[in-house]
Amino acid sequence: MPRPDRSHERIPAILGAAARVFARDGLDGAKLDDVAKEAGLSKAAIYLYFKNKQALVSALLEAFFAANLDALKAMPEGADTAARLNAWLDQVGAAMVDGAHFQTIGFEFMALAGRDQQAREMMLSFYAQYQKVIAEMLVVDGIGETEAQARAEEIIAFLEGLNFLWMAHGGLFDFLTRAKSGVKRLLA
Amino acid sequence: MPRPDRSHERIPAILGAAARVFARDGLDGAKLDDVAKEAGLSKAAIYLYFKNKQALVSALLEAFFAANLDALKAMPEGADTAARLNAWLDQVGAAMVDGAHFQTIGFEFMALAGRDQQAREMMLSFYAQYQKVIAEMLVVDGIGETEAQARAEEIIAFLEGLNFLWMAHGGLFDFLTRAKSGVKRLLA
Amino acid sequence: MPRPDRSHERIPAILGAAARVFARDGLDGAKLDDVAKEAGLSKAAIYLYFKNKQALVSALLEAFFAANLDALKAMPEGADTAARLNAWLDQVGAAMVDGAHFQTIGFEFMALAGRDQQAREMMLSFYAQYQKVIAEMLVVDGIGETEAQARAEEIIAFLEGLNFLWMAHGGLFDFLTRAKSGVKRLLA
Amino acid sequence: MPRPDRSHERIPAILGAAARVFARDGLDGAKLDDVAKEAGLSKAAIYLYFKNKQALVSALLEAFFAANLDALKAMPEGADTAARLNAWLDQVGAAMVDGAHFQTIGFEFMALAGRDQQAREMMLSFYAQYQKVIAEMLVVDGIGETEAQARAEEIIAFLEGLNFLWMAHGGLFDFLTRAKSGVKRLLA
DNA sequence: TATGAATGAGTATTCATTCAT
DNA sequence: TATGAATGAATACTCATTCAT
Repeated sequence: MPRPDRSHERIPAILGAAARVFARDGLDGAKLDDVAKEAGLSKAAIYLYFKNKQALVSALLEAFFAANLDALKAMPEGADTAARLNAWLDQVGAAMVDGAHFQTIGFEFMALAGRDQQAREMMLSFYAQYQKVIAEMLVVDGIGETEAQARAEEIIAFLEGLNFLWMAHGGLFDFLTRAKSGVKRLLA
Repeated sequence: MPRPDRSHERIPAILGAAARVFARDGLDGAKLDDVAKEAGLSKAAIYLYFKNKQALVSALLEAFFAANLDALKAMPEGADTAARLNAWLDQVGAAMVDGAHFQTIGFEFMALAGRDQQAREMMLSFYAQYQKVIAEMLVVDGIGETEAQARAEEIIAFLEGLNFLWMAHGGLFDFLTRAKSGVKRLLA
Repeated sequence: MPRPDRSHERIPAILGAAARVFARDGLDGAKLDDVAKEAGLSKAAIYLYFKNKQALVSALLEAFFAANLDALKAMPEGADTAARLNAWLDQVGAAMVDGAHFQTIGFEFMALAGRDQQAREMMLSFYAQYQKVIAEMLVVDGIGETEAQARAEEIIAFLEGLNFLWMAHGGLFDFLTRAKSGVKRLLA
Repeated sequence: MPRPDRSHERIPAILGAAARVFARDGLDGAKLDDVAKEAGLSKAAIYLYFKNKQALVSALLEAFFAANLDALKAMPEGADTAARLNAWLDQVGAAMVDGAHFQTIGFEFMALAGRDQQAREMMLSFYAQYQKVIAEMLVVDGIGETEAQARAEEIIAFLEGLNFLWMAHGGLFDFLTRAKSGVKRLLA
């Protein structure tokens, strides 16, 4: 019985399993035993790759925010902000429908940010990058720097809040339509 | 010799204590021992007023959302939606600055909604009421029913998201200014 | 079903149970679960009276050394050192035969002293007191201060070592005879 | 193509590493991982030379006691007991000062003897040999067999106890002077 | 109504030991 | 001979909940 797995395959596997379990049971409620089972490993094996539960949460938070940010950064230039954000939303929205339950973990992180300094700082640095990317788009569109920052922040706030409502509604309304509509207004 | 019923004093005291402790330590992290200490009671005494920890959380969630909703409903009629929302925001914003840490508990509830059916339904009924109240204002302003619903939802989403960003930033930006600015755009 | 026990009865009960279990399984090998069972309590109850396992060990070490030292201090004055030490040994030796297994815990403490600073200091302060008491007896007998200190230390060393050999031999030789004989020579 | 047998190099290396780690962390507290690291090997490699942790401990115990006993046996004949023991103590004492922390492991073994039948027997056979060697010296000096046995045992007890006190005091008093002084009295 | 004392059930973390290579 | 990866079994410590008073 050969051992096909390599170390660099374990970490994503564990993160994926952790995302599912954390989303279902909450950051505190989730048991490492369940994460291990979901990953097809023993609990002890997780400790080979992550110092402790907190480290696993941090790594997941990092991966979670990086994903959407990377997608945003990857949007091709050349169109105006509205068009570019719409294209991004199409992509993000499609992922949401597929991994709807996946979104709920974002709210675990928001709650965590409320009580954990380190998590808060990690998240803020991501939001700062979102804001920067969007503001730069707006500046290209001819909007002043200060105004661009403000609008970018409003857009982010709106999308975060909408994300929550969508999750709370169990995905029952059309996230994309509402998101694009709101963004359009906030850009007007 | 019946003793005086102190429920009407004890329950708010416990809820207040719970809000502080839950905000600081999280819904899961908070210990009933700490809540009791904060309330100046013994841990066992809490069980005289609440069936268990979950019941305490539910009661707190209820009280938390009812507060802002009541304030919104209490806004005097006669002005247009923008003016009425601004007045409401003035009130809500003032409360936020006083009890900033208090807001963080809202995110605990959002996370809870992600994994707990009952909590989710409770929150949704509140959001539905918010939406209803705001949509009605918009209808009075002459906006069509469907459009009013959509705009109301966008406003709520925006304010929730902004609330989070504000909390994450440690209250470092001007919530009121940004909130009013965004709402204005979403109403345009 | 009334609750007859008072807090001040629990601590000695736990210490007694701990002594038995620690003696049998070693300081590290002993499980708090077993200590609890031996004391007729739940494991959690132990934590009501002792902060953690280490605190329990410390309390036991303290009690262990204090017992023999108190007996030594309580020896009536008026006789010469040899007579007084003999009287003390009679008492200590009787206790050893009764609670032979009890002595083994002393060696757990000696080993602990080898790796734990705090335990080492605690034990040293006891040995210093033993030495002081014995040296004072010798000074009364007319021996010079410095010489008295040296002899006292030798006597303590001898008794500790003999105690170990006796324990290792499973109590098969006559501790008292050998102890008195050695002490007599060291006093000559 | 057989590879060279490195057992004769590896085993002492592992025992040396184990002695250092066990002395520092205790028999139970020591991790095989640390022993391996100290020996510059992988943890699994230790299992090539020792069946399990217990076997490693036993081998170490054996080596530990054999060392001093061999030194005692190697003492040249021709002088009286006091002179021969003094010469031996000079040698042992010098080794103690060099590897002071090394002694602490002896107390780990003493504690182990209190709870482990096999370890107890192993140690007793060593003490029996010590006693035999010393008693034989005394018989040569003209002391009766029974008396020689008793004196030998007292000397061993004294030296063991002094060893402990010296270790507990952090090597702060002059072991050699005190040891010789005590032995002299016990031989008188 | 109030509480100090008690506990059952639970969980993160550790580590000796194994094994495929 | 050597090891990196994996795990089963163990255990200290926690806490919501109960109950006799």
